[in-house]
Order: sequence, then C-alpha cells, then structure tokens
Amino acid sequence: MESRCENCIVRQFNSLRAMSKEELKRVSDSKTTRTIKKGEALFKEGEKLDGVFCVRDGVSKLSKLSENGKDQIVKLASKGEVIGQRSVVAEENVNLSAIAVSDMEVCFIPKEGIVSSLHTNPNFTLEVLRHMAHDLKEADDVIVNMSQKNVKQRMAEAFLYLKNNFGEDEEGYLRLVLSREDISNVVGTAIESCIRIISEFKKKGYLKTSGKRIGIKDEKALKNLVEGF
Amino acid sequence: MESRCENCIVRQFNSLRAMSKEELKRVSDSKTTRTIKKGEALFKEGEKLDGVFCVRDGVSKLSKLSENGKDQIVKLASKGEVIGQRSVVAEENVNLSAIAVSDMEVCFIPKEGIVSSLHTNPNFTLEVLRHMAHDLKEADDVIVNMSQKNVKQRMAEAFLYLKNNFGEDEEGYLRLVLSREDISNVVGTAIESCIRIISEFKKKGYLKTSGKRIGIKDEKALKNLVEGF
DNA sequence: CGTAAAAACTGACAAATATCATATTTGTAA
DNA sequence: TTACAAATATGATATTTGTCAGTTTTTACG
Repeated sequence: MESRCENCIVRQFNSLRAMSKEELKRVSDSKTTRTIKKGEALFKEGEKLDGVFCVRDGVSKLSKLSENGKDQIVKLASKGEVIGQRSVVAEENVNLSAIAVSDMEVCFIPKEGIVSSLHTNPNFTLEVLRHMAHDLKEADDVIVNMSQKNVKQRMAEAFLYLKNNFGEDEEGYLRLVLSREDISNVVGTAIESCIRIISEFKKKGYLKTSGKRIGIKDEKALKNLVEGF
Repeated sequence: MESRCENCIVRQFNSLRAMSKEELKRVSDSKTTRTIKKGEALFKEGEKLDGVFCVRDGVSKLSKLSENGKDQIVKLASKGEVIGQRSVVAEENVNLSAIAVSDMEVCFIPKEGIVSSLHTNPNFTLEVLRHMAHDLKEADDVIVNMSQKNVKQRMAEAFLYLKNNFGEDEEGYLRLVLSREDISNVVGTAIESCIRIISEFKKKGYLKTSGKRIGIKDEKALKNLVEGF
C-alpha cells in the first residue's frame, strides 16, 4: 500500500487534507505504519498519547470500561478517521480505550507534527475543529437516543447505522461483524437482552443471521420501529 | 455592566481571550446585548444561527425535544460560556434548543467576526478547538453515565454537579434552582421517578428541600452512591 | 478431525423504571 | 386574601430490562 501520506487516499477523508505539501512531508517522514490484530488495543483509557492514529483499514471501537466490567462503546472509527485527536488537542490523557474490532492497518503520527501545524496553519486547525464539531453533534445525538429511546429502538437504530456506515456483503449480511457483546455495548444493554431482541427481530422477519453475521431483511420495519410506530 | 468586550471579565473564561485587540474591537462593535427572561429561548432546534451567544449572566439549558414530548438536557451553559459555536463552526443548523433556566444577560456576536478570525488567527481557532475537545469529553462521559449508572446514581451525580458548578446559597441550598422536570430531563428519567428519588434522599438525610429549592445535606453519601456503594 | 473454550442462546425470575390516577402543595395574579 | 393553575408528591400497577442459571452452537486449534 502507498506509504507516503502525500499520496494516501485515506487522507482525503480527514483533517490532514488541509495540510500544506511541506507539512504533509514532515508528517510522512515521522509517521510509522502498524498492523493491529482484531482484539488488540491501540491505547487504553488513562494513557498518555504522544501522537494520533490514522486508520487506513479496519475498524476500532472507542469505549470506556466501568468498575462493574461493562464497557460502553462511544464510537466506531474506520478508514480515514483520526483517533486520539481529542487527547492531543486538549493535552490530556485519553478518556477512552481504542480496541480493534477487525484487523487494522494504521499510521501513528507523533504529536509534534500535528501540534506545530495547529499553531501555524489555521486551515488545518479549522479542519480539525470542524471534525470535532461533527463528533460533538454525534455524541449529543447518542445522549438523546440513550435517554429517549428504548432498547428495541436503539437496537434497530444500531443495525441501520451498521448498514449505512459499513455496508453489506453480496449475501446481504452486514459487512462489519460485531460480537453480540459488542453490539450490546454499542446499544447500552445487557448481552442477553441484545440476543433476545435479535431473536425477536428474526422471528418478525426484520433480520436474518448466519453464525454471528447479521443481515437486514426489512429495513422499513426497523425504521418504523426507531420512529416509534 | 461593562459593555466593551475588551474589558469584559466573562471573556477570560472562553475562547475570545485568544483574540487580538483588533479582533476584539471588531467583535465588540458588531455585538448586541440582550436580556432573556427565564423560559425564553435563545434559539430552537433546527434554526439557522448567524452568530454565537456569549453568556454574561444566568444559565441556559441545551436540550433536544423528541416526538413524545420528552426533552433531554445535554448541557447547562452559564457565565462565560459561548453557545452556538458548534453550529457556526460546522456551518450547520443548530441541533439543540437553548432555553433560559434563569434570567439571562447575553451578548450576540454575528458570525462574521468569529469566522474571519477562525480563518486567520490560529491561536483563536486552537482555543475554540480546545473548548470543543473539552465539550466532547464531557459528552462522552454523559453517554457512559447514561448507560452504566442507574437512575439513583445519576440523580446523585446531578446534585453534586449542580453544587460544584453553580454553588449553594447561605442557607445551603443549591443556587441554581431547576424544576423537577428539568432535573428529570438532565438525568434522563420520568418526572415521577425523579421526585420519588428526591423524597427518598430526603428521608435518608442526603438532601433537604424547601419548595423547589434543594440542598445537599450529606455530600459523602451521594458520592458513595455514585461510586456504587 | 475431535475437543475444549468461547460465544450465542433460552427460560424463569427479580429488580428497576415508567405510567396512570389522584392528592397535595406552592406560587401567582386578580 | 382568595382562587386557580401549575408544580410537586404519592400510591398502585404495568412494562421494560437485567440477572442468574443453564443449554446449545460455533470457533479455534492441537
């Protein structure tokens, strides 16, 4: 795969596209490429990050673990997204863990390259700001969903989200395969409730499953459910 | 009250402090001061904002209304905070409504003054970015609380939050007086549940009430509750 | 393959929370 | 000050969701 940031397509999707040629070159020279296996961590809650990760392939969950062992997934980050920006910008330890839910290829960019551009290139800073504004809106939406929708509605919404963001394969199954546990941690519910609702949706003809793979059979029905019909 | 931004103390708490003298002067010339009565809206979900509000006094709730009439309060903004930044930065309609929960004095700053600085003054942009990064972290924390803590714990946390952020009066009551309904919308629960838990906390000696005013009597107990003891 | 461990699933039950109905209190304006 | 609406409060009950205990299925790997 292309190893210079200047030629990396992934960059088009994130704030690095607002960097000048010289900045990109500097970033490219300092970055390192890494392969992360499914289940491995990019970083864990509380750590100090000295750089950001640019996702070239695969998906990572960003989650927070509580004392009782539950962990809530706050976001799924995939190709093109930059992980760890918030921590670097705020100069704080990371508040979330990042764990691969599929095999990943990422670039690690030491923070110096990012920070110096933040101070000197307003276009870049503004671009980062816009991405953060987008993330904040999404986070607000999640808060509202968590409090105003019931588990069934949030489950339905999760499947629609997975279809829209990661697509489906030739057989009509969701391309991103998550364990039932991960799904329950996205939705914020108990594993058993999650499984039960999947069974129910299957019975009603909304979904189909094959092993851990899940496919949407009746998108309209799921949408109606989310809307409260 | 001081009417020039250059001399306004409130500015110290927000991103405007990263503006140059000239920029501030420009902002100051274009701004207008407004008084908002308790219950009135600064703006409503879905509107297009052509500026931001800088809070000089009072408190506003930022919330989202759902079809079923519930509204979830995502944030309480008070003195020094800038409201509407996200929308202006992202060039999107606002995703939340802002309604005064006490009488407010705010300055409205047309977006031109903000946007031009965003494009030219990296210090300012970075400062805005840092505030947004902070808000994002707080939003993530709210998501996790909503899913990992039960209603009683979230109620306890809400009271501690109100004490820490808005203080208490001479008699030991929380300075920011919210209706039971607003409290339930912060916590994400039904009004009746909210009231019941207040009664319970009162019986247990954690809280005292006087009309709609609420005071914390046993902070340690509330903290223990939040921690899960 | 075969086997052990992990993940998925199911049922029965308990706990948490919402809803509905209604009473009481409080604040407000005539 | 009364009178009324709005807010607060409480009880009874329904619904949702979680927990525990166990079975079945899938997956990984020697």
